[in-house]
Amino acid sequence: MEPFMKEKIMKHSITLFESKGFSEASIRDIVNTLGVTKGTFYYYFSSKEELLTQIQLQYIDYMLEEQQRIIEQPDRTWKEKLSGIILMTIQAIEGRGSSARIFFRELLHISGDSLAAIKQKRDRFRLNVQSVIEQGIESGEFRDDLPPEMVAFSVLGACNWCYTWFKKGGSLSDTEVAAVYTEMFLNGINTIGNKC
Amino acid sequence: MEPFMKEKIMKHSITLFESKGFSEASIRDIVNTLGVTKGTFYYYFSSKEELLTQIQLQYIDYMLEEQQRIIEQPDRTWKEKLSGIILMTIQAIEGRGSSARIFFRELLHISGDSLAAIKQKRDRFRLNVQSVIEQGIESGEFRDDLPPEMVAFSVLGACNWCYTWFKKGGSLSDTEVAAVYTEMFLNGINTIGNKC
Amino acid sequence: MEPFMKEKIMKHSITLFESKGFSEASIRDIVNTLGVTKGTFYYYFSSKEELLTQIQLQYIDYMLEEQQRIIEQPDRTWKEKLSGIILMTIQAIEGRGSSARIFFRELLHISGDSLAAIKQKRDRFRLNVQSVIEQGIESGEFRDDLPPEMVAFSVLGACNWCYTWFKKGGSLSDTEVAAVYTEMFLNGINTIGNKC
Amino acid sequence: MEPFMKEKIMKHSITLFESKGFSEASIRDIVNTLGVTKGTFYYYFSSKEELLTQIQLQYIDYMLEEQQRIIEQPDRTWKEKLSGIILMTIQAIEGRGSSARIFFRELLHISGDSLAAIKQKRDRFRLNVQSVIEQGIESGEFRDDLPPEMVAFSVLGACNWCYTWFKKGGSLSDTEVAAVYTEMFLNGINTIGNKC
DNA sequence: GATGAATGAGACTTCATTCAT
DNA sequence: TATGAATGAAGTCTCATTCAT
Repeated sequence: MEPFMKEKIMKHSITLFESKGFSEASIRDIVNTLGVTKGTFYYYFSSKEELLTQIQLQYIDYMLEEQQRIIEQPDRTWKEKLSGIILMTIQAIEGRGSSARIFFRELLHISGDSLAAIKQKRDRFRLNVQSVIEQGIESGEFRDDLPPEMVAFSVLGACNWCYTWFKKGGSLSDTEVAAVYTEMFLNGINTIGNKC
Repeated sequence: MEPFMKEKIMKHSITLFESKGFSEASIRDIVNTLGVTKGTFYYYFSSKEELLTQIQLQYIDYMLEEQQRIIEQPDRTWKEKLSGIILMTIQAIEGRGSSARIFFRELLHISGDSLAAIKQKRDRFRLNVQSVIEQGIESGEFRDDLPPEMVAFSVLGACNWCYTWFKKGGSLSDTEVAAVYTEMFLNGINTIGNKC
Repeated sequence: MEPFMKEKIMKHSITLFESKGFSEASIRDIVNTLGVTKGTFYYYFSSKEELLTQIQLQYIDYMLEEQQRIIEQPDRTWKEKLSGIILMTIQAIEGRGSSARIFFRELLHISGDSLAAIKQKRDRFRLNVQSVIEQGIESGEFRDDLPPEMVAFSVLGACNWCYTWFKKGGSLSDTEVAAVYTEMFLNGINTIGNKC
Repeated sequence: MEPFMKEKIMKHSITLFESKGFSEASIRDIVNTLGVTKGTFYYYFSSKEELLTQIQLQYIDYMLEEQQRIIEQPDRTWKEKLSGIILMTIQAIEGRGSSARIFFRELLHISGDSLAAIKQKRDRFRLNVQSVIEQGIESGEFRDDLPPEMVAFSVLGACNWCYTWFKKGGSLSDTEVAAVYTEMFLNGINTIGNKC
């Protein structure tokens, strides 16, 4: 009957999981919101965990795709690519905040093969950043005295942390935040005189 | 008979909440581990939420105290104070990792006045960092073209994020990570030539 | 499978609530008797209080219907109508004793809107009696020197009190009790000589 | 320390049992109100049921004493004695309403010998009324065509029922209510013309 | 595609009570 | 006299899930 029931369920679940948390949001909550019955839910998803898995996969797959697009851009410096990833990450938090929050918070409730798959993709996203750093070092754009792994962790940490405070429609736009973050990571907060 | 039953309950709960998550760890889990009964639990805590509240308060109160100690140190530059806070934050994740993880993950399960109180303390911690940045700018140690609020968010984000990956006894010590993070935030990852 | 599960639950609950009291009868007691699970109970009733509410509503609705039927009878004197209500009340205690006892004893455990609704119906039942008295006074059948409100309370009190002692199958039938009560209320217990 | 602790516990329990019901009022409620601990409670009462028993005994013993005083009055007609008992019953509901309500509502929670003892006293109170009726019949004051048992039940029913609606400080005083009830039971509600 | 009825395990919590001190 | 710590049973209720239709 409803052609996009599955999408509707996912969409409403994302809202619910964000506001109440995965464990506290019940299947009943989900289906009540939609005016359908639990049977309908189980027609589309084999379990609550599977729903969460799909939400997480949808998010990380999107992130990986966007990241790939940026990295593959020809004629861009590594600096520009890093900057592009920072912007994209914060834009995702602005545009898909609910999914992002679920992604960062609710990994604990996934188990087995799904967990392994998601962890692998998360790692891939991070290692891609690390790879950009490494290639930037090789090309001479970035300092070679900072461990790339650490740099990647710190850049991603700062960006991802935005999910805890960034509010769409607040006083700062995603672009502005990304610009400040990029400048800070590239040149530091020291006054110029202090550096050379 | 047992003089420190309350402390024992808190300690074991922290372990359990970290590994299973707050919602999935049951009162039964907690008391079984300790060999006492549920009644004992409710003698010391009026609810599961209250236990979580106390865990969070214990953590943030510790963090605020440590932070205060650092900020109040005389004869230190703002740079040193910022660096001290970065180190302290990562050390807390190393030494009190379970509490830290609960602190960052399980805010959603606290409500009402407790929530307000904890949020206020979280904010205070962040605003203290921001204040260090601002005073460093005034003293000329830090650049004045980056918004202090943003800098504080980004530094704290990077440090806090360590809770997701930092493993005690891993290949990197807390001191090493803190040193790299500090260097990166102060001077950026650009090669020197790019800056001057 | 079972087509009348809800009715079965209500029926057995009435028996249990009567014998053990509402608070002492547990959901477990109810479902064990029926050989179903607690889940089944909560599929039909959202709470124990709601079950009690429905039991009370079923009783008072029945009473109001019967009362209405009596009051609406044409060609009956007010005396006959009052007598009819007395008989009906005692018959209800004989025929639906368990419900009646629950109705009189367990109002305390209902709250909120349900309580208001039930109280309103209880009042309506009493005010209907009062109205019969008032109309009997106007028609000259009843004395006009006794406050109708008080008469209604006293008649209903005497009848309702039967729930504390009347036993079906005892030495006195409901009809006999009703006849005595009616005679007493109409003519008093004074010897005739005393009156005129 | 506190010389009248036991009395204080009883007094507060009566208030609590009236408003929340016996089952719903917990020992904790009782001792919290008084600022003492559960241990104190169990120093004075061996169980919650024993407390209820004592409350009920206190009430029925008082009622029996008052009744005895009335019955033993010399130079009074049976009519006057019946009228005295009616007044006394309603006065007890006015002056000791909480105890009365507990007395009528919470018999179910007493068991064993205490239950037997209380039931016997309740019966004695009723049989004393019945005896007044019987002696009034013998003396020619009351009609001999109404079964005394039934008359006693009905008079007591009407009076006791006042516990469900009589409010101290309402529009009617206990004396007024008693006067109306007495008149009604003695002479009925029929108009005079209807009787002779 | 979707429903309604039922399950059964387990959740948090409260309670009357005990007992050493 | 009174307390504080602990018990253990039981309470109400929610939940993810199943399955015949």
